[in-house]
Amino acid sequence: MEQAMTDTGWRGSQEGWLEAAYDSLLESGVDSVKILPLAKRLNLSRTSFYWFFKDREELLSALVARWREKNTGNLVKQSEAYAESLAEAMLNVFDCWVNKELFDSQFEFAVRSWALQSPEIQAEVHEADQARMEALGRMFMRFGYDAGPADVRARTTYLVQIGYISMQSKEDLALRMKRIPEYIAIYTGQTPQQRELDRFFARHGYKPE
Amino acid sequence: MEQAMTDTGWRGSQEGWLEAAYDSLLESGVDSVKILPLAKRLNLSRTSFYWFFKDREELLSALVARWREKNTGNLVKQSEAYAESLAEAMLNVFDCWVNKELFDSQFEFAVRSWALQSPEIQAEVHEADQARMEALGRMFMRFGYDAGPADVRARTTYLVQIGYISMQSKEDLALRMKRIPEYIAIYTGQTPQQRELDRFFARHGYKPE
DNA sequence: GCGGAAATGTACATATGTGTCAATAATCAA
DNA sequence: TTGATTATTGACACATATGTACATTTCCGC
Repeated sequence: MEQAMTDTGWRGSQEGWLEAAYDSLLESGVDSVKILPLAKRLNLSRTSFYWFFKDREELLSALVARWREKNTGNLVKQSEAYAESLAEAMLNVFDCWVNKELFDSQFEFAVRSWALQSPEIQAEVHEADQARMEALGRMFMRFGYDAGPADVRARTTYLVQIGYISMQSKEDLALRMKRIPEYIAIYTGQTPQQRELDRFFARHGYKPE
Repeated sequence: MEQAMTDTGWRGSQEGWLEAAYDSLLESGVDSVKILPLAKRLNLSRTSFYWFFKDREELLSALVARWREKNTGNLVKQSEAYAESLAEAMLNVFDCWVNKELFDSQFEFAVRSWALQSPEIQAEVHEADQARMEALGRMFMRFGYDAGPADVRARTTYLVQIGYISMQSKEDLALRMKRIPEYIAIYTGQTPQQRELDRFFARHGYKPE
């Protein structure tokens, strides 16, 4: 088992380089994730990198693993969370769209862009899309939908979100919250209960007017 | 006015370099649009490039102009095309989604990815999004919608398509055609007339079973 | 065929990136 | 404190990219 062991007294660390790589990826895409610039950012010698990673490839793999675990991992988990109604289940999924701890949209966009120039990453993204849509499909089925309609609804739910991410639209929280009941209604065909919405708003620290 | 003047007897040309740049952009992203690799691809000396373009920057600008004119230009034009009903108007827009001559999805994705690492391109993309959604909004308004609802429907129409592009989903034509009446219904709230669909299918060389 | 414009090629100067190696420094545990 | 472990560094060897200067070839009209 790997230990967390932060603050070893050393300046660099796997985590440090990975974090710098993550920042660079989100700011300017994969091609900016170069060892020399990262070293400058960290105020470390470029070559010190090779103590923690075999080469650049290994760093990039670590980056993908991080993305997979965070975004796909949490989305699947949220789609499987306990809920008494479909609307409530959908609100659990929506937690991902408003909480950066659960789903990192910028990271998502950066990885999707990366896929353009790498067949391996393209395959990873495709797998993720499948896994996520299947998870959403199972959610609809848990609430009585047949496989066909469940699949269509899963696709719609997912597609619109990917569209938002791709547009990098920066609506403020209030506007997004206001639109949520509408989206829930479209996706699930059900109006969410007021108490379900209240619970949702509350856990995201939002007070509707 | 620029003349087309193809086949000058010379091996290289503005168009040739631009075309190679376009191919490379679509295959592997902006950072692959380098003069040296393009020269190899064209079997030309690298430096010959500088006869046609001042520098790499100028080549990239030409690429963006091409994207703007093709994708935004045609989408706006299609949204303004004559139609007797909203459903027919929407089908005119859908021409873009199924005809590569009108809207180049791969190009679109490549440019959106490029925006990640360039504020100038990000601004270009944002402008394009605005222009396109406004055009779609005007289309809904032409058929009686008020500004508010027209805007929401324009967004939905556009968002789903951007989502599709970002997923780089490769449904075959038959499947896409089959889903089209459903989408038209969702976006416009109207069922398209059979003759409108027939006209649409016909102009895309598709025969429904 | 000849001269000039259009296009191409060679050589050079420079910048930025990668990865290996051996030398060194900082830390921790016995 | 001392030695093993963990981390850092500069020098080296290479690869790939950009752009400029100047020489050379190719094409077309005359």
